[in-house]
Amino acid sequence: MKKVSLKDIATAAGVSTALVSYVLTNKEKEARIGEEIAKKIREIARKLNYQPNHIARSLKSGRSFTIGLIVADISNPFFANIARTIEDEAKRNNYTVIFGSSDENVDKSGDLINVLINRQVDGLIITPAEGSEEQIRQLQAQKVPFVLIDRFFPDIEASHIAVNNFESAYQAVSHLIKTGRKRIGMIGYKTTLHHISERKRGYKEALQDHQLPGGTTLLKSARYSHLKEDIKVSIDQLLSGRQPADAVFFATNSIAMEGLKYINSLGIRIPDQLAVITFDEGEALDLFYSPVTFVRQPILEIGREAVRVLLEEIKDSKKEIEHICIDTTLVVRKSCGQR
Amino acid sequence: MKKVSLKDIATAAGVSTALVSYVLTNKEKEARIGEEIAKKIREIARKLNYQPNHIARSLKSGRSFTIGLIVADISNPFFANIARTIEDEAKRNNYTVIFGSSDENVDKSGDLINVLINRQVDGLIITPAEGSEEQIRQLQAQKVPFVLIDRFFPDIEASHIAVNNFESAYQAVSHLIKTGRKRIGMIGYKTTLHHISERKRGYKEALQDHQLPGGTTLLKSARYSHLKEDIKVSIDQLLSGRQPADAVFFATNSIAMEGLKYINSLGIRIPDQLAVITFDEGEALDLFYSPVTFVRQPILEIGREAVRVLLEEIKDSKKEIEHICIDTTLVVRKSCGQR
DNA sequence: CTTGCTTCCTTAAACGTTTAAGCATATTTT
DNA sequence: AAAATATGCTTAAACGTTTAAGGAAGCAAG
Repeated sequence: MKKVSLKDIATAAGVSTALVSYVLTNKEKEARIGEEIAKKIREIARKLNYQPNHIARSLKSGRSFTIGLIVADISNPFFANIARTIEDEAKRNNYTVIFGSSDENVDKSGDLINVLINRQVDGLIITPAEGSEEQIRQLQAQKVPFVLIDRFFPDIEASHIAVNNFESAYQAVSHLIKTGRKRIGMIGYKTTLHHISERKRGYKEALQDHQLPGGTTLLKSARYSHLKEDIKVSIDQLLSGRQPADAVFFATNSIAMEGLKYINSLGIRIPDQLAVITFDEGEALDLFYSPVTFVRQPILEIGREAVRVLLEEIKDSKKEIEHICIDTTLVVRKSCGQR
Repeated sequence: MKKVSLKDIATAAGVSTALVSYVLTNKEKEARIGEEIAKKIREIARKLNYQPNHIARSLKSGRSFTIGLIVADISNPFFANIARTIEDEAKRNNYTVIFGSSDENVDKSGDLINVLINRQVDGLIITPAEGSEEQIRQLQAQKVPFVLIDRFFPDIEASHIAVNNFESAYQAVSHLIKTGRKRIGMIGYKTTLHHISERKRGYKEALQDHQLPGGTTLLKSARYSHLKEDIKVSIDQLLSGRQPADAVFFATNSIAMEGLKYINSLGIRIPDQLAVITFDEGEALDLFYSPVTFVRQPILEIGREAVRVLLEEIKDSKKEIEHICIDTTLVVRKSCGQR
C-alpha cells in the first residue's frame, strides 16, 4: 500500500497536481479555484486518506517544523520535565521535537548539533556543555536560530533562558544561616559552566555577608563523570575535622541524590546533625523522612519561554537577542529546620 | 551564509553534481571516478564545509533515518530512561529519534502517530494507549514498521518487547506472603491494558495459590487521570475495617510514589504496620527511610531490543513478528521485612 | 581502419511538494 | 464591437539529492 501523493489525487480528479496542492493548502481564494472542483478534490483526498509528505514540503519550503533539543541527559528528571514542556509547547505550534543527550561532553554535543542541523531542524534549544563556546559561535555564524537554556556563556551574545542562579543560591544559603547554621558546606560540579559558578558565587557571598567561614574550604566540587566517588569524598571532608559542617547546600538534583544516599548510609540525621538544602525538586525529596528544602526552578516557564523565543527567532531572523532570567522560589521544609 | 549544496561544489570543481554525489557517498568504485578529480572534490567539500541535506536525501531515498517514539509521558522516569536507551541505541545506528507523549490518551496517541508518520519516520516504537487497537491495526495495514513496548494487545499479532508481568507480580506477591503477610492489597490502574491486567492476575493467582483472601476486595484500581485522589481512597479502604491490609503491592512507579506519599502523611510505619513492594525503580525508593523492595525492569535491554527489532523490520519488511518477553528481578529491601 | 572495450564523465529523471507565470475562455467595461 | 478584466485551470521550475543511462575519448584487438 503505497502512500498516496498529490499526483494520485490529481489523476483521480482529472486535474493537475498544482490545483490539488492549492486546494489542500487552502489557497482557493488566491488561486481562484472553482468551488465544485475544490469540493471534488477534497472529497477524493479524504477518500484516499491523503497525508501530505512532510519531507517534500520541507525540501521545498526550507522549513522542517522540527526543533532540535539538546539536553545533558534526558533521563535526568529535570531535563525530562523540561523536555516534556518543550514537547507540549512545540506541539501547540505544530512543531515536533528531535532530541539528544550530550552527557555534558563537548564532542557528543558537537556531533549532536551537526546531526540535528543536517536533519534541517529549524532551530535548536540547547543546554550547552562545558567548553562548547566554539560550537555556539559556529551556530551564530551559520545563522542557525537557537536558544540556550539552563546555562549560557556570559561573553557570547545569544538568547538564553535561565534562572537567577546567584540570587537563588544566596537566598538558600541565607535561609540556612537564618535557621542558625554556622558551618555551611556546598557541593557543586567541577565546571566552569556559568550556572554552577553563579550558584557557588551566591553561596560564597551569602557566607561573607554574614561573616561566616567556609568560602573556600567548605566549597566542594565533584566531577560529573565521577559523581558518586567525589561526592563521598566531599561529604567525608565536610563532616570530618574539629568543626564539621552543620549544613550542606547541593547545587543540583543529581548531586543531592547521591549526597543524600551517602549521608543516609552514614546514619547522619537530618536536620539535627546536618541541615540540607538543594537546587531542583524531585519526588525523592518529598518522600524523604525529612522532606528536603529546595530551590524550585519554574520548569514550565523555562520550557515555554524557550520555545517562544526560538520560534520568534525562526520567524524573524532579525529578532533581537533575549536574555530571560526567571526567579525561583525557595520551598522550605523540614530538612533545614531550626536545630 | 547559505548552506552549501552539491551544486556549489560541482561549480567550484567544474564538474556535474552527479560526480560530486558519487564521490561524497563513496561510490567511486562503482562509478569509476578518476582519482585526481575525486580528491579535488573532497578537498573542496571540506573547504566549503559541506553538510549533506538530509531532507533531500530522505525525499529521494524514501528513508529518513528517523524513528518515532511514543511513550505515555516522557517526564515519567521510567519512560525517560527508556527514551535514553533508545536514543543511544538509535544513534549507534545513525538514526535520530522524534518523540511524543500520549498521556495514555487514545486521541493524543492517534494524533502523534499521524504527525510522526507524516514526518516520514522509518518506524515507530510505541507504548500503546488503552483503546488504541484500531490505530495499531492501521499501522499494520499501512505497512509501517513498528514495535510495541511495555504493553501490547494479545489479539493483535505485532512485534513487542515486554517483561513477564504475570510472573513478576506473582513473585513479588509470593515474596510478601513468604515474609508472613496475610492481607495483601494491590493498587493498579483502572485499565484494560494488558501489562496491568497481567500484574493483577499475577497478584490474584499468588493469593489463591496460598489460600489467602483479597482477590477482589483488596485489589484497587486508580484512574490515570485522577491518580492522587483515587489512590488516597484506595489506601483508606485498604487500611480501614476490622482487618486492615498488612501489605500493599503497587503496580507502577507513579502509583508507588503517590501511595507512599500518602502513607507517609498518615504516619504509617513501613514495614512494621505495612509492607510495601512495587514495580519499577526510582531514586525515591532508595532514599526512603525503609528502602522499597521493587521489581526491576531491565530498561537497557528493553530499549536495545526495541531498536534492534524495529531496525530489522525496517530493513526487511518480510521479517517475522517477534514477541520478546524479558525477565525481571525482584530487588528485596527493607520495606517488606519480616514483621 | 573498423570494432569493441575501458575509463571517466555528463545528462536527465525522479522523489512530492509549492508557486510564479501563462493561457484560454467568459464576463464586464467602454 | 473592441478592449479590459475576471475566472479557472495548466505548465513548468524549483528545493537538494541519487542513480540509471548515455556518450566521448582512448586504446587494444582483429
